[in-house]
Amino acid sequence: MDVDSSIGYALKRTATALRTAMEASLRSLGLSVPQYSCLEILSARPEISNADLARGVFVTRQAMHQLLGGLQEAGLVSAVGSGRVQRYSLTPEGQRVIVAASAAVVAVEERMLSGLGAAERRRLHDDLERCTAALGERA
Amino acid sequence: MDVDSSIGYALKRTATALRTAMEASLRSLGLSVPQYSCLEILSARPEISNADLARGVFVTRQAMHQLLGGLQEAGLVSAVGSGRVQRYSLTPEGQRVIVAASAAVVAVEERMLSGLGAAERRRLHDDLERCTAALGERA
DNA sequence: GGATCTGTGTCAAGATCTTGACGTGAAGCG
DNA sequence: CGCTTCACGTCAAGATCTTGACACAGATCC
Repeated sequence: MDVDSSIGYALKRTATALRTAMEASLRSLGLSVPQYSCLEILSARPEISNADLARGVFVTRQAMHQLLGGLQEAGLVSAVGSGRVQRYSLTPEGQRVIVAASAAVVAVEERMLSGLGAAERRRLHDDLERCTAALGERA
Repeated sequence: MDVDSSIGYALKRTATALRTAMEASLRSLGLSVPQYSCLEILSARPEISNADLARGVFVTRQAMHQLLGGLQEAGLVSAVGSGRVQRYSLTPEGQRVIVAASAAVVAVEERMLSGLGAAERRRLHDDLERCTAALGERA
């Protein structure tokens, strides 16, 4: 097995490079990558539950619980406890932060894709989705 | 920022799905994904140092040190301490295990790529490499 | 209505990885 | 040669995430 020709290894390398670049870009805003992901999803889908949030960020419910605690303490997220399941939303401060963070991340993604045209980007996105779908089906 | 149209998010989803599938496939062999990665690189490049190994697996030297400790205890890896820097290689048992593990991982990758032809695979691999290279250049 | 089952929030424990720092060798340069 | 610089191995500490477990709410079915 040649490790350089493996697509799986290339995938890991790209994902690691992207994460590293995101960390560097978000550091000035005082956010970690999981924290940013959490805010981004919260921005797209307000009033969301802890468990749904955890699935979107690809962590366990427990990890998301800790993450939300930190974000609440920072005043970026507020909880609406109307029942047993608490639903979370961005505070005005959180909305302000996610706008800046999202712009920073978009810039990083743009740098990553700078060598690809619009059609190539669509193609890459489609290929990745096909790979994800193929892995989802139980063999 | 629509999270579904983001290539970065698609990348993370695919990488997570691949890792999960690899974990499931390697479980029967008693290996974790980092352990497998370590053995795979060790198989391709014997007599390698701890630090070089760490870079290949995308972890810190300290984490790799712990990892190697476990693999040595399992009898899969042996250390040749000819100087200050120790160099590591697979034991016969380790070679036997990596053959089986590599086959299992290749099968997972094949399932992931089952919807893509040979040309499409080359194209995807090339796109990923271009993305990694673009992120490597300091803005 | 009562029973079963799935999904959720939460607690505790443990494993894994990282950051930070130190001492030590090996190479590059005056 | 002596000095600097850099990379490596290693120790200690801390943060982060996971596994395992429990009680409870809501849905489904009889």
